[in-house]
Amino acid sequence: MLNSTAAQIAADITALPQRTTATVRKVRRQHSRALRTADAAFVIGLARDLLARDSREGRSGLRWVAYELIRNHKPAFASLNDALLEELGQGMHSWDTVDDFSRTLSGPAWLHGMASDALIHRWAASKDLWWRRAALVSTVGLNMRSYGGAGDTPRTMAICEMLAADREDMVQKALSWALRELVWHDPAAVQSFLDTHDQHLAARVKREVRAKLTTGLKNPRRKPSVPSPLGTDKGR
DNA sequence: CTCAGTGCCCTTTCGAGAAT
DNA sequence: ATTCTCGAAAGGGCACTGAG
Repeated sequence: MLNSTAAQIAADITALPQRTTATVRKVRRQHSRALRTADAAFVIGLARDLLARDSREGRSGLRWVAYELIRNHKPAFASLNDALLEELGQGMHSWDTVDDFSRTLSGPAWLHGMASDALIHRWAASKDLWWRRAALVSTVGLNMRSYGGAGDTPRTMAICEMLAADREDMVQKALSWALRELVWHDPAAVQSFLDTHDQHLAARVKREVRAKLTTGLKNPRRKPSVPSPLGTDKGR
């Protein structure tokens, strides 16, 4: 039963005339609807099946769909815990697989109390850069309004502190993201972090976070699109 | 030559409002 | 209550600059 559901989802996606975020998500929505009455264990099992297929066939689309199916099934999402989250994240190998996992599952799970602080801290200390990035992106879930995040300075800062001096580009970008998301709730704490870690932070992090603090944007436009009296902009 | 730092590009997502 | 719409802003990538 499980296998056939996973096979059906994979087939539906393969059959799409063109595979885009929108078209794949539409397929996912249809299956979420059909799974409304399924129990948590079934949906988790289905996700496992999809993840196995994904790594076997190298199709990251299925990984993403697996995560979204759990996120959009209340009992399945509520059944998440440390061990399950870590299992579901196995095999993350790129920025997008990490972001799918962290923004869809681990961040929201942390926010709602199904993931422990210890778990996220363990990820932040991992030798694997993708798990370190997952720890940072998970804090985005604590602070993003659309996820119900009300702002969590202590838990966000704890992870940022651990990775302030990380040299991996993918980790630095995520650190920048985590800090900028907290700016909405606690700009003073973010500014203080920049001051404290000025010597160790990557230039990119400093620049983007400083820009966010002062202009509200990560990459402020060179000129606030003033109608350009003399055609000076438009450079490459 | 190498590499940190920067500016800007392309695609997707956010977020608020309108429409159903 | 959803779903749709659309401008703004997010994501990472990459070419370019210049210091060493």
